[in-house]
Amino acid sequence: MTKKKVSIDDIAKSLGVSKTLVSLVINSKAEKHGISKITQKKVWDKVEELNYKPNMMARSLRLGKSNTIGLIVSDISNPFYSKMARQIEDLAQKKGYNLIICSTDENIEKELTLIKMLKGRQVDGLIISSSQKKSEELNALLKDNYPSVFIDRCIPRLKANYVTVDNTRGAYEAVEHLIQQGYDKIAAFAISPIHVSTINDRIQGYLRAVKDHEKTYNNSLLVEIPFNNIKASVKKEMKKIHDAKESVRAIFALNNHIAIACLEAAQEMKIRIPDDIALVSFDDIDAFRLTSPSVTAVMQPLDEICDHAVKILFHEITNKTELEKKHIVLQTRLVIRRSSVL
Amino acid sequence: MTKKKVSIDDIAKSLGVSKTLVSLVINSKAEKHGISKITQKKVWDKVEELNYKPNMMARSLRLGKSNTIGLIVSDISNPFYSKMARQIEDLAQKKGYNLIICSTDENIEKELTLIKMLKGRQVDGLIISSSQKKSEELNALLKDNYPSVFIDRCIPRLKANYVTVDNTRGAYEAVEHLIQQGYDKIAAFAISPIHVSTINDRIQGYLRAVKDHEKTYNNSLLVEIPFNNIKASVKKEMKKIHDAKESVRAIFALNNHIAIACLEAAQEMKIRIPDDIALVSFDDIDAFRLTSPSVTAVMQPLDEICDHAVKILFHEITNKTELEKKHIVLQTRLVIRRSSVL
DNA sequence: GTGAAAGCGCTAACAG
DNA sequence: CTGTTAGCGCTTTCAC
Repeated sequence: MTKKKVSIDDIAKSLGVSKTLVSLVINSKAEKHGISKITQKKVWDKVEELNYKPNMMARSLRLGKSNTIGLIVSDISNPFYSKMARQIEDLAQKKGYNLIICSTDENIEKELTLIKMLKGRQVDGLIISSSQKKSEELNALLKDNYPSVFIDRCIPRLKANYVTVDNTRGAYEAVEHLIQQGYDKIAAFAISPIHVSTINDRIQGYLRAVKDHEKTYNNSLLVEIPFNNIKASVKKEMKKIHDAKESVRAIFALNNHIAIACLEAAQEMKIRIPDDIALVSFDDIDAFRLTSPSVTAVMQPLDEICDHAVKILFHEITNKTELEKKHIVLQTRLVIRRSSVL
Repeated sequence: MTKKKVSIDDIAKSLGVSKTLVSLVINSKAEKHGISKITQKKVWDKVEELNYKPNMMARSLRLGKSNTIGLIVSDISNPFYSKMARQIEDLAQKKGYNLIICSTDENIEKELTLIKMLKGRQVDGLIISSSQKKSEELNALLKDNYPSVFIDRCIPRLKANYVTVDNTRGAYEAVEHLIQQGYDKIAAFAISPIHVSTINDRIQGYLRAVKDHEKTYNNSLLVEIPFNNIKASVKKEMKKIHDAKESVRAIFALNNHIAIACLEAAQEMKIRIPDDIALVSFDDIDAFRLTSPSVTAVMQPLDEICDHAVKILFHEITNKTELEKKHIVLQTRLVIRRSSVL
């Protein structure tokens, strides 16, 4: 049978003192109020004896803060995000905060619903890797100056804190690397929804690199892979490239899922990487060191991203005044491995 | 400037009705109380207009349930657990629950602290992959019949719900597979803390398989890799095996981290897998399909584990009476890939 | 059909 | 040094 929970009142009653007193002791405000050591000890002993744990829900309601922050990403099982989650968890923990993690599956509506839900739950702040196309709803949801910081992706015209990487430049460097390896026609495999800023920026970087180095470009080189059918369509596209016996000999995968699909497709179709086709990916994940071949990838400074995001968020949480929105852009680093070097 | 939050009272006041009425409408209990359609509409319109969102914290306090469940694992960035987390998140979401995720780093004390913290936060239930050695503290913490289910690992003498896999048998099959491939001396790389039931059971499975098939065994074949120094010690151990030119030609890695370290070490030291040394791992992760070579691994039915765990947990949450503890043991499946087949 | 009032467990003025 | 009281925002019994 579930025992009734013990409350601060139980402690107070059984000690013949007031709730206030107990509350003060428990919250280490006893000294400040000059409560006698002996009374303090009595309280603590009783707390121990009855195994009392303050009800944080009640405390939160009273204090108007939940010591919880919400983390919204497209999919927490994506290693890129789970690594982030862990980092953020640790940083939050240090400040006495916990994390409610939610996955959106890139679903715009779901994301909006989740934000509302988390606000309803009174989370003190939000860290969001958003899939929104437009800023209207988000601006509306956050117009009450709700502490929040957007990571990874930017939303046009959204007035918010951002911590992102220079996706354009990261992509530029990746493509430039392929060019330096002697490749001319380079295909880019983008992932839908293509409106996502990271993807869009990477495409821009790709285009600019190709243009700057006066390499061949035509529309067929930029293919869009639907995110709910990655495997099959990557395979189809690779086959197309391979069969065409065209001069397309290198692929720039715009995220880790695509690169993995390329690897799998290549394996199935006996296409050799990098011998037949070279491969470079955005997003460095652990697995890329171990795959066959290991994959050249644009690494994002995960820890730094999280550090900044958490710092900004807590700053907003603590200083509830209207603060200037920050936009931090970090640099990526190209990690060269076997998939792009003959 | 942060706007004051709008409460149920604001709705009531501005409509000239009582909080009760508003509450009833909002919680879809209007029909039951025969509240006129027209009043209902007025309420909903006002809710819309003021953009009112009920304060879940207050509701939870009143109702004595938070609609939150706590998930405790050793490290949420481990793909094994992040996949689980995602699955559990989805199942919980369907029931209107959210997840607070916490990582313990296998730290016994931290785990205990986290459980207390989550109880203090009034989470309605707990799903735990525990690192405890003994059951005393856990039994004490859960003696109030707190809804909870333990996954992945068992704690001796802990009276609790469990959902686990048959680790002994999984390991047995993995080792038997190596034996069938013609290997005699098979090393097992266990990970500390070795008291964890999963690891212990896998060791038992390993030992039994070796014994049943009358293969060579001596203590040096069972090595313990400290979990905070996996990479270096795996490398050392592999070197030892390789240098010894002994007949040890196969390694059974007791979890995915170890297997990955083996792969990396092999790569660095130019040891060929499976040619020089064969490798089989427990825990199948996505990366194992793509590594070089692909890794033979014991797959756990993740989705099933989560389904059972969530179902049991919600059953306990709903029926607060003392229920018989359940222990579900699921079967693993050996996925044979290149790392163990010449 | 609707409202008044109590109370979930806690903290913080304010009093003495 | 300690206690009284009000109230965070909500649900629910009971009354009209």
